[in-house]
Amino acid sequence: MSRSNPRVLSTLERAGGFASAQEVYRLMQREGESIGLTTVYRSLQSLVNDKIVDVLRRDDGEAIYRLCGEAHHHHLVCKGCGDTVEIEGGAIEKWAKVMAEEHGFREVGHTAEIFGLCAKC
Amino acid sequence: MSRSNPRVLSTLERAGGFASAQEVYRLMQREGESIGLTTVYRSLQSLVNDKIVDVLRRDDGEAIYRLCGEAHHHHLVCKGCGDTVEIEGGAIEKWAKVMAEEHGFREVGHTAEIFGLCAKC
DNA sequence: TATGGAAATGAAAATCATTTTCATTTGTGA
DNA sequence: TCACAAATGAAAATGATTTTCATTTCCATA
Repeated sequence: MSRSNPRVLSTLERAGGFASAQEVYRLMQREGESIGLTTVYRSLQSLVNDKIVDVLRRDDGEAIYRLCGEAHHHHLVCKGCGDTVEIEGGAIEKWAKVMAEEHGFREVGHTAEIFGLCAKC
Repeated sequence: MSRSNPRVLSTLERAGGFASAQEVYRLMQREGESIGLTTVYRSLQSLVNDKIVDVLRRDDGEAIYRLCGEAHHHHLVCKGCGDTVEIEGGAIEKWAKVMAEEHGFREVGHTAEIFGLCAKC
């Protein structure tokens, strides 16, 4: 088993602590880093094993990696123009926590997103 | 746009109301039903559009389809065994509404899901 | 009943993320 | 310097899902 390439973690951090393997790869390419896609995947997997990052799934099934413990936010996305606003989700954190406890769940995370038409559209 | 093939829905029901497209297809094959994989995918998608079934994701990213009541609800999913609990999300509804108003968004919808390890895992 | 077009169907090809294979390179301790 | 384990990455394999496109089934109407 291989260990994580440190440049992968640093790129994930620079990406806002939230990106897919493909995105990390493209980002590194764009920045002139020489690395193979395989290594990106292996590094991310290793970071997940070491519990340094978390894996979630996009709606389309693509895996997205997130730094553990990173304060996360939610999104308000416009269906018309695709504009995205980062919003605060304190209410959600509380809701997730309460619901999890109520059903005996541990180590919980959550996803939440709001979509609609923005003022311009 | 195509409408759902009724045999797909009936197979999904027989599968316990919870299966992937590939599983529904294999099940129908095994039972001697003549149907194409494409039609299974199309039917499931159409059922999702009509809000007759729900889509979730397995840990490996495969989409799983699940019969669903009409009441809007959210899910608490176990990362270990895939067990799913339907939960109430009044707090989310309110949050989504407030956030949308605050940013001038209209016609808003939202998604929210909680995942963790259930008591058994 | 015949007919024309719309909807449904499915085989095969295309797509895309992810994993595997395998040969090569790099790093390290003896 | 040598030998060997770990790391790397290109290319092929995998597997779910989508797209393409030619064919078939429906159905309303002439």
